[in-house]
Amino acid sequence: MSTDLSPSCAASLPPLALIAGPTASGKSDLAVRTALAHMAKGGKAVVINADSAQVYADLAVLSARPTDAEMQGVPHRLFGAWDGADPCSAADWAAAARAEIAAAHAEGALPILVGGTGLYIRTLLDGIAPVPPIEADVRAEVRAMTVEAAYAALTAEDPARAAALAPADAARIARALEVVRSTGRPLAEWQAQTAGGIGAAVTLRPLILMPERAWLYERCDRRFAMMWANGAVAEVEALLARKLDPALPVMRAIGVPEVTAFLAGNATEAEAVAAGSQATRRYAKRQYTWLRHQPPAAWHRVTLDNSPPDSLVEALLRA
RNA sequence: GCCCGGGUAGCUCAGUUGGUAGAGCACGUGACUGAAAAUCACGGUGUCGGCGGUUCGACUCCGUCCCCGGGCA
Repeated sequence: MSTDLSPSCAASLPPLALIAGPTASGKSDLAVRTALAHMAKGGKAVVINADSAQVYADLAVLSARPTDAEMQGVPHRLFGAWDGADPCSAADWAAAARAEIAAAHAEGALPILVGGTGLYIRTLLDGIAPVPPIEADVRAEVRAMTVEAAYAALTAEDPARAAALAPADAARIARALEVVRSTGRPLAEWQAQTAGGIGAAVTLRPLILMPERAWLYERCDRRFAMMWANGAVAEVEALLARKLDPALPVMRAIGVPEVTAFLAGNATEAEAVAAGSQATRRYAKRQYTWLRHQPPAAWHRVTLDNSPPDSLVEALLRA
């Protein structure tokens, strides 16, 4: 980050506004309002997505991607930029975001990062271990294993990492195993360094929205019901017609499994809506935990009992 | 009105010689380095319907009242 820089030096670094918060907290709308306020004063601005589901073109409704009307003419980047067949990793996203931020700076525009995927934002600012791409056959082999088998294999091939993980932590076990098998070096060696972070090269203006829990949960419920009424079922039908690998991120986004169960006759509409709402609330809870503890303590956290007020726009634009 | 059955955690319920209670789901807290809307770890949160009584001690036994479901009128 830019915390150790002198004021004169920090002022010379290009700005990067960041709006983070749990799902349904109103951050996309706040980003647009911030951009419009900046543009009203003669500046340029571009909103850049930092949400791991909104990157997929297939998920316009279920990811609550801003509509053209909601964008109000403000340029938006990395929304629906990935095809559902192409998984977007944290590093993939960070590389794309880096390019978009550089492009914005090149034309004198203020980049406004908005999203709720903490790992993406961390990867962009702090960088990530420079692990080379995993060989395709290694990845396929590892992901085909049961957790038990993968954990046993990891215990043999990278005992230190295995000891640090819960035996049921399928995602991390698979990652550690594919890394050691594909690169010949344990994950810890790679993680001793990070690469690609731009945190020290920008003047960050971070804002974390922390809405009151009951208010947000109410919005989560209302939002999922609205998605259902506004085409979520048709969206999932189209997605299923593509017959993609069910393990792909796009197939696991909140709402996709729930609507799929409804279409398969395994759930009534009421049950599917209830399950989707609940999954949304649980996700929001995990985001609260991340946002409370993972970002630097110096980042501005605001507790809200309502939609984000205009005073936050001013806070984001204050140099 | 009478007769049954039932009131225990947010929900569905378990709880035999009377010793202040426990399961599932829900929910909460936390972790987080390339699938992160992922993955995982931990946690019982309770005037056992109210008020009296018996008892050293009552979710448990007795009385009474209230509420819910079913039946008979």
